Amino acid sequence: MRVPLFHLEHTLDSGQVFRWSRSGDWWEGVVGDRSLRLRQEGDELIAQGDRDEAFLRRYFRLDDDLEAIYADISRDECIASVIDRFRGMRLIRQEVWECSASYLLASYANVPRIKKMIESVCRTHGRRLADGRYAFPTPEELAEGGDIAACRLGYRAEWLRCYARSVRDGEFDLDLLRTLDYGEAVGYLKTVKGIGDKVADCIALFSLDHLQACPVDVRIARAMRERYGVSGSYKKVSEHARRHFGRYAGYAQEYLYIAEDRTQKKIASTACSPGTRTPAP
DNA sequence: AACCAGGTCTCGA
DNA sequence: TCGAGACCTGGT
Repeated sequence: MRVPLFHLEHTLDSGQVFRWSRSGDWWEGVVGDRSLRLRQEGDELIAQGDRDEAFLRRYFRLDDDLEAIYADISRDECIASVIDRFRGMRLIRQEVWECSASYLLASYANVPRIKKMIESVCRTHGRRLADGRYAFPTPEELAEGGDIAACRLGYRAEWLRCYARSVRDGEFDLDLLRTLDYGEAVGYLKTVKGIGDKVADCIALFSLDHLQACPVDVRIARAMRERYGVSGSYKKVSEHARRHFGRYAGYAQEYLYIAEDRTQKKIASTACSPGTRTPAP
């Protein structure tokens, strides 16, 4: 299918989603209960497996006018240059249950570990798909069966089980959540044990279309401190970013995130490369 | 082998 | 409302 301005690799490798991995030229992943293989050639997006174009357009937010968003958030040289480096990266529109349950697990863990935890949860609780992969478990599946201890979630296990049960029992209402505005949604989400400021913002941004949400993790905090001279509480930094970048602050946040991520990876690989010497004893 | 990780909770001021 | 400390576990 033809796509507008879009960069599949930047998009899937931006830490928004945890069930995708690259295999040669292809990206393979499971979204809900869809198993997908994707490859991009220029403005052609090639799909194997579940080839639902309407789904892909919605999932990758191909309806967003990226150029208009860039024009809106490019309020300083710094963000402009980062956008230029990662042009085509889009926010991903995730389903609320999967997104919220995933980010509940994401706290205080690095991306490789988050991926492992989620795969483990899917393998032990999710439906087995035709190709041998596993669907993301429903609230019901997660609330009841499955060996959650085997998933090595640490203290997150109780949060997840508890959240799944309250969703299953209708005590936490995802349909209601979808009707709330940004501030209300964040407040409602934070009534869940394990969902605080940052995770609530991730859910609002990645699954509720609240593009003004600006999750602040350690990288965004670092970027805001080093590039904009802003530091302090979560509220202070997040609100400053929202004021500065405007109604698409969430997009700006994601560009800063991917830039920080690549910078850190580069530093790490440099530090370990042959040629760096360990100090003599 | 330390340090860190897409943070949250609890508690005291 | 804010800051400080604890926290499962595993990646790097």
